[in-house]
This record gives sequence, C-alpha cells and structure tokens, in this order.
Amino acid sequence: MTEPLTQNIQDYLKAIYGLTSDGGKASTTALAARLGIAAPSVTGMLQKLAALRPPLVVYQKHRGAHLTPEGERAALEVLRHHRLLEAWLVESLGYSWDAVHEEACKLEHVISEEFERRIAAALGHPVRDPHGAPIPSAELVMPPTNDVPLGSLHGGERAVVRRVDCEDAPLLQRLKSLGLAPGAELNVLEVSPFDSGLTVQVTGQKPVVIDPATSSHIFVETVETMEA
Amino acid sequence: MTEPLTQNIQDYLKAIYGLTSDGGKASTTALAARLGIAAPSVTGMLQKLAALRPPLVVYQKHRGAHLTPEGERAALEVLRHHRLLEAWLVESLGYSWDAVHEEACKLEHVISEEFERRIAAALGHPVRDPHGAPIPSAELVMPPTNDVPLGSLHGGERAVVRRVDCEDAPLLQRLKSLGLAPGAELNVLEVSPFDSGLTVQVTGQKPVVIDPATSSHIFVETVETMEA
DNA sequence: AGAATAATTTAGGTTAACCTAAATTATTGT
DNA sequence: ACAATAATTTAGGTTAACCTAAATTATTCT
Ligand SMILES: [Mn+2]
Ligand SMILES: [Mn+2]
Ligand SMILES: [Mn+2]
Ligand SMILES: [Mn+2]
Repeated sequence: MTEPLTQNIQDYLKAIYGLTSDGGKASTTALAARLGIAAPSVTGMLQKLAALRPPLVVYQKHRGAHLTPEGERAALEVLRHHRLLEAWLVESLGYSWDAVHEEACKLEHVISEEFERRIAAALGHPVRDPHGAPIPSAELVMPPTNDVPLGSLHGGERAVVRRVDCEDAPLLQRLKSLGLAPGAELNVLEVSPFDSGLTVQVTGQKPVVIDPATSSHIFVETVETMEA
Repeated sequence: MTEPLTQNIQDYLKAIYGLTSDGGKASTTALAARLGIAAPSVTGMLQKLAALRPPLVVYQKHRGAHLTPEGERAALEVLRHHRLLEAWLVESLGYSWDAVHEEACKLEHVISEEFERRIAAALGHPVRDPHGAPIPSAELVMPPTNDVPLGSLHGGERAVVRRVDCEDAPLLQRLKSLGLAPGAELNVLEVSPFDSGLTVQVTGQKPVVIDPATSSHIFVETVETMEA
C-alpha cells in the first residue's frame, strides 16, 4: 500500500465512482454539484489525483475524469465500509434506514480493516446494504445484480423491489410507509403514456401512483408469473 | 452550542484534561510530548484556544494552561465517546482490551450523539470502560471513584483491581495474562523497602513481583479483611 | 460561420495545522 | 547574584483544501 488517502480524496473517488457507473466520465460540474464544492476546487483536485503516483484518475481538460484501477479499488474500499456500516447500524444498533447514511459517511473513513472484518462477520457477510445497494466483497469485487429501474416495467408486470437508491431521509420514510422497501413484491397496474407515472400495488397494500422522479430511485427484479 | 470543534482541538482538550487531573496546569512541553507535536505548535494552539469566544482554556505565558468550564465540558464529551466506544468494541464486537484504544481514538471524534445514546443504552449505561476508567455520564459528570495506586498499599493488605491506566498493547497483554485486570482480587505479600517493588498474589494465581513503573498504572480499592 | 451561452480553468487569496531555527525568558546551581 | 541550562515563544515557511472573480475554452443556436 501507498500512503493512506485523505478523507476528502476518498469522498472524491466515491463520487467519481458513482458518476461513472454508466461507463462515461464524471464532469467537473457534476462532481462539484454532488460534493457541494465550487467547480474550480474540483478542477484542482482532479489535476492532483491525476498527477499522483500511481494516478487515481484519468483526467482530460474539459472532458471529465474516470477512475484508474487503483482509484477504483480505493473507491470500492470506502463503499464497502459505507454499506457494511449502514447494514450494521440498522441490524445491530436499531437505526432506521433513513438515518444511517450520514453516520456511515463519517465513520467510513475512520474504521480499521479489523473493524470492517468484525462487522462483516457479525452480520454474516451481507451482500446488500439496508437500501439494497450491493456491498463490494472483501476482495473488492462489486457483486453483479439483475436490478432494473421500476420505470422500465410495463403494465401487468410483477416484480420484487431490490434497491432504493436514495439518501433523502423524508423520501425514504415515505417509501417505507408505502411498503416500498427491498423485498416487497409489487404489481404494475398501469403506466401513464403521458408522464410515465406508474400505478403500482405492493402486495397487501392499496394501489399508489408513483411519479417518475420517485420511481427513478427504485430498482426491481422482474418475477415470472407462474400461471400462464 | 457554538461551532463544532475540530478533531485536533478535541485532542488538545483531552490531553489538557488528562494533564490537569491533579489540579495543576498543563505545560507546553508536557502537551507537546503527549500529543507528539512540536512545542511551538502547541504554544500557537494554546493561544488560539484561549482567544476563542468563549475561551476553552486559561493560558498564561510560561505557566501552562488549564480548561475553562466550556473546555472541560468539551473534553468530557470526547472522553465519554472514547470510553463508551472502548466498552462497546469489547462487549459487542469482541475486541481484546489491548486493541481498542486506537480504534476508539479515531471514532470518538466522528460519532453522533445518537450513536452515543444507542451504544450507551445497548451496554446498560456502563460506568467504567474495559480498563476500568470512569465514563462521564450523559450529563458530562465524571463519576467519583475510590481508586488508589497499587503502589500505595502496604504488605498484608487486600485489594480489588479497579483500573489499569495504560494504552500500551504489549503491557496490557502481559497484565491480562497475570490476571491483573479490573475485578481481580489480590493480596500484597511484600513491599521492597529499596525499590518499592511489590510482591502480590492475585487470588488463584502464583505470586508475582511488580516493579514500580508497572504498578503505577494499576489502581485498586482496598478491601476490609473480614476476620479480625 | 459567428455570436451568445455555458462550462471550465487560471489567478490570487484564505484557513487550519503543522514545522524548524533563532530569539527570548525562566529556572537552577553555586 | 549571575551565568549556565532548560523551557518557551517568535518569526518565517509548508501543505491540504477550500473560495471568488476573471479569463478562457466549448457548445449551441440561428
Ligand atoms: Mn449511503
Ligand atoms: Mn476496508
Ligand atoms: Mn483509551
Ligand atoms: Mn456525545
């Protein structure tokens, strides 16, 4: 290992990882918005990360940045910490799922590898965090998933909620009250051709209408209907 | 509340608290040694802490510093975090008592008040950490103790170990293997008039000789002998 | 293509903590 | 009392991250 990365750098790498999951580049502006930092500061940091030896990002002026293998490893390390911590705050300390993000965001930079090992073992080496996000393995491999956006379903399809990709506490509370949490089964009753709004029925609940802004945070796995 | 204190300032306050427990002042040099920081840097920080509004320390050139009530409250807050965390790492994650200090030292600055409340409740609101150090209450009052240094006992006295004031992992391991941990009962067999070395017998163990450098870390509560 | 707009970078400056070397002030021993 | 020694402070400088305002470069629209 090289020198330990600062907390700030870890946050940058995590953000770049998140913004490049589609295979593209993370732009200066997108990073600035996500991190709440002024764009010029981001430029400076990207230049620095690209100049490190070994470099953590590949960066080209005006074209944004993406992670090098080293940068990705560092990002996955932090992400593993974050998601294990979230799982463990919920399972072991009784936090609600809308309250864990902030706490995990601070702890993730500070825990030791021993701490990581112990909570992973205590939880039985979970593969998903409380929001359904996949947890990178101890070897820093991100487990593959079959999750698709809820908004991609058609009327009549059945699915199981796998992931709610959201850090906003009020929205998480609302979704939980609607039963829209990982593991919930649902039926898509109707898709509005105008605004793509979805009418869905979670098993055992009343049907609800979900606007596209909300459904974009929800990922599901479709279920084969048993009867022909 | 005012602005949150930086991690560094919290460490300074904790160190000043530790160095002034005898009612005296913490000298620049002693702080520098304890924190591993150059003396000029400490001077600068003390000046800054004394200039804060409200001031966290009272500082006079060449005379060292001590905490103001605000400074003491901040120190006790961090100390409560530290000791609760140590207790909780041992009880809940199975850490050994010689491995918790480092981890707690990083986490203490980062956990929320909610985290503090939850681990305190999970542990049943403990009053001592795994080394026997008293844990400040949620209201930030340090519980009083009757602990006296092991070295202050005379031949023939009985006592119960209450506290091992030490962060050195190898020494902690050695003491544990000798049975010298909080709760252990012991008998002082002999005190050397030359070097103040103690021969003690922990109940159920073979007698051992403890040099003054070691015994200075051990605090006990004397036990009245039941038989006349 | 060329002007308007938007994104990005450069320039210059701030804050928190730290450092070393030199100057100053206390303390101590005779 | 006063020189030698030890402790402390001042002076000047570094690094990591940030910021705003101005300058530059891309992109988009007619
Ligand atoms: Mn999260
Ligand atoms: Mn790790
Ligand atoms: Mn400790
Ligand atoms: Mn607290």
